[in-house]
Amino acid sequence: MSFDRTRSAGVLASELARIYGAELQRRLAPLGLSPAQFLVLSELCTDDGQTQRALALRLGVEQATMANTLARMERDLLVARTPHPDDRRSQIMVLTAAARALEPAAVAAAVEVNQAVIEGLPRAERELFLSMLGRVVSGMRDRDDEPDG
Amino acid sequence: MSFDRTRSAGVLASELARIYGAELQRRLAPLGLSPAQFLVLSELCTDDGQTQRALALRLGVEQATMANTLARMERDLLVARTPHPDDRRSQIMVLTAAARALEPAAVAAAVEVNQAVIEGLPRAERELFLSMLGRVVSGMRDRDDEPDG
DNA sequence: GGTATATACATAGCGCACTATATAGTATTG
DNA sequence: CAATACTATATAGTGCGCTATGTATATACC
Repeated sequence: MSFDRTRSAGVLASELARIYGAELQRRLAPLGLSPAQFLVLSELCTDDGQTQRALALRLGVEQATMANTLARMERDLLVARTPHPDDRRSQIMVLTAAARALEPAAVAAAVEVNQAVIEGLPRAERELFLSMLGRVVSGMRDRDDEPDG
Repeated sequence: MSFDRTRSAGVLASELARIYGAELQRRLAPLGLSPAQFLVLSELCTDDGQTQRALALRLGVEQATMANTLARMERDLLVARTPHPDDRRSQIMVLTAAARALEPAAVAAAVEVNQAVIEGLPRAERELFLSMLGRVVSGMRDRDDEPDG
């Protein structure tokens, strides 16, 4: 039996993620932001001064991944590392003024791209689709906790 | 206004793609296959002897991406490059016997992981979800052709 | 207080996506 | 037929995900 890519939730999700990422990148590029950087920016905008570990937990990526993303953001002057007051292993990530100024435009771009995704469906189905995506992701996260598969 | 990751189709699709890929990788690893290699294997199993360009078109990735994936597959003795009969620029990718032998187990693994994804939803919604995902992906592909936005 | 364990971060190496560019061969065309 | 344009592949560089591992600091416990 052969594998039907067009009916594979995983393959379709991967393709959607790829197209979404490309389009978002295209829209964020003029601001000097990448998609992963945007998520960090957005998170720090509502909760500035988090540690690397906290950011990784919040955004659901590994610590090493966050370390690299933050290194690129520091390189691009989007974020500054300041020492943690009472833990010398740790650092606090603080947005630069320049970064903070980018947020409104970046959020607008991201909202537009997400809207474009959803517009592939009739209005009446959109909410249901988001709910289904959310449930499917939760289901897979849970499976990961009890690994008997 | 801030960005709500939990209601972003793009972010949710990215997370689903990530979890799906990780789980598939875990299941394919014992066979010595990666997720991208599996798709090439599966495609060549039904249509062996394609060029790099043809494979890239079929699987919807860039030529450079396919070049690298095929280089890894050649390194791992999954595929052999043979000269194209009437175009000396081109090569024909042919599965090794070892690779072909892996297909049934690999397809079984991929089907299981896709089933696991879908099982986050009640049976009655599963078909609708796949259809919606497909439509959303098509919609984004089309947008890409007529780039006015 | 000193060892053992935990935690925070950095780094190396890999997969796989992308763009941009180089190189070789084919096709077209003036 | 020579110059031009197109096509097939390769390579370099980047982003961003992962695992595995090293180093420094903190905490816990005997």
